[in-house]
Amino acid sequence: MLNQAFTLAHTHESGIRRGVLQLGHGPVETPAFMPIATVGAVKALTMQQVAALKPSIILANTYHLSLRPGLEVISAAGGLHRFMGWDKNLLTDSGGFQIFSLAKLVERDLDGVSFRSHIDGSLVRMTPERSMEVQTVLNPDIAMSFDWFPGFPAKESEVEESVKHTSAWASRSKQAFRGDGLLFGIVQGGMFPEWRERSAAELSAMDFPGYAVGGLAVGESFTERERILQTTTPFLPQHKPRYAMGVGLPEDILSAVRAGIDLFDCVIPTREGRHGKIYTGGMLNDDLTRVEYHTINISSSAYRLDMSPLDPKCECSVCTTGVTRAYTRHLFTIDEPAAFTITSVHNLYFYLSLMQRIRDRTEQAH
RNA sequence: GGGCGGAUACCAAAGUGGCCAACUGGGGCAGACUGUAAAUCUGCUGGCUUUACGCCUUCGGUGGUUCGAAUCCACCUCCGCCCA
Repeated sequence: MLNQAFTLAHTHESGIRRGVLQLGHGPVETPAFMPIATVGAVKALTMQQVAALKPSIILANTYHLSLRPGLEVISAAGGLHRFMGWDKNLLTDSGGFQIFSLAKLVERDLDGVSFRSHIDGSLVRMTPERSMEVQTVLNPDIAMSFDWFPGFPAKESEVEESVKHTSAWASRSKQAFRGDGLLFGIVQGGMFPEWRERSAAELSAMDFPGYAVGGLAVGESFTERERILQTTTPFLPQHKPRYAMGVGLPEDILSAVRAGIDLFDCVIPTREGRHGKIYTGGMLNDDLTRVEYHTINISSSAYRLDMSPLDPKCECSVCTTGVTRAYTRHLFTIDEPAAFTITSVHNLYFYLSLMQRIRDRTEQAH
């Protein structure tokens, strides 16, 4: 396992950290956003289309991939990179959150979780050891420890239980992981700063090469989320990368980056893109406290005759090659899958260039 | 000229005496979506208003039957098919 993978080049007065995370498939300039390829594909895009967007790292999921196609297939391919045809970095989520969010939970005990598959209802057992076994085969550049998300809203007793199990499972995850990449710990603690602090402290003591803040962007307010991040990051090691799982909207990312977060992933650009919501603008104000952007619903008849690009100021491969609002609207109207490709490419470009802008604006002045 | 079938809201299409401002699709409009069971889900879609088990105007047109008509009757208009 790499040890000095993360170089924190500079911390901006805003609190934003500018760094580089060296991984097995190239450097990740941080702050960075990871497009989501849960099932081994960024929905609506080919890997070539993803590659053209130049993300340095994307995310895939242990839970989904272990159910389908299963480890036999990915193992036969020689790991997830080869299976997907992806030569940049990969992060795999551990499955802890998915079991909560989509599987039918059967039993949760100290050892692990039993649940019913969302695909065929079959009984599946997941433990820290099993998650690590799967992730070892997937062999990502970053694997995530198996955590216990308490749900939202969660009572303090549930949060306490979640923090204790998450720490114990993080330790077991670390023991069991055999992959080539880095294994990150995940902080829980609900909306209770004192439990966030305790979770962060316990995980920090385990000396992971990176840390995620989990259990956010699950229904809490912007203010709560900001407060939790601000009270959590001080208890994480300065020189290790920090990842806010599932965050978020552009303003959430800006707020989180100011709280000292380095990595993000979120379904918003792709999912909302497939639902016709297009992100435009994305400029940062002078003191990096606000991101100016708008969204439009492209399937609205307001764009029936609008022959301008999705965002006239955007330089993505869609907006610069003659794709118009009217045409995209038309594709949505007739349920043409190319519509989802167009909006996914555009929205991902929006997110990736927002991160680029944040990085550029926080470069050390010479 | 004769026979038969049809005309319902933006479109398509149910409804054949009261529970009908009218099923359902589509289209339109609005909204949701934050570690993706999500090309998904929700609401609205005649008008008005105190948005209400409220009032008004609607089911090709006119007139009629009836306590009551999108639904029954007469005539008319238009459309389709068939026979001359």
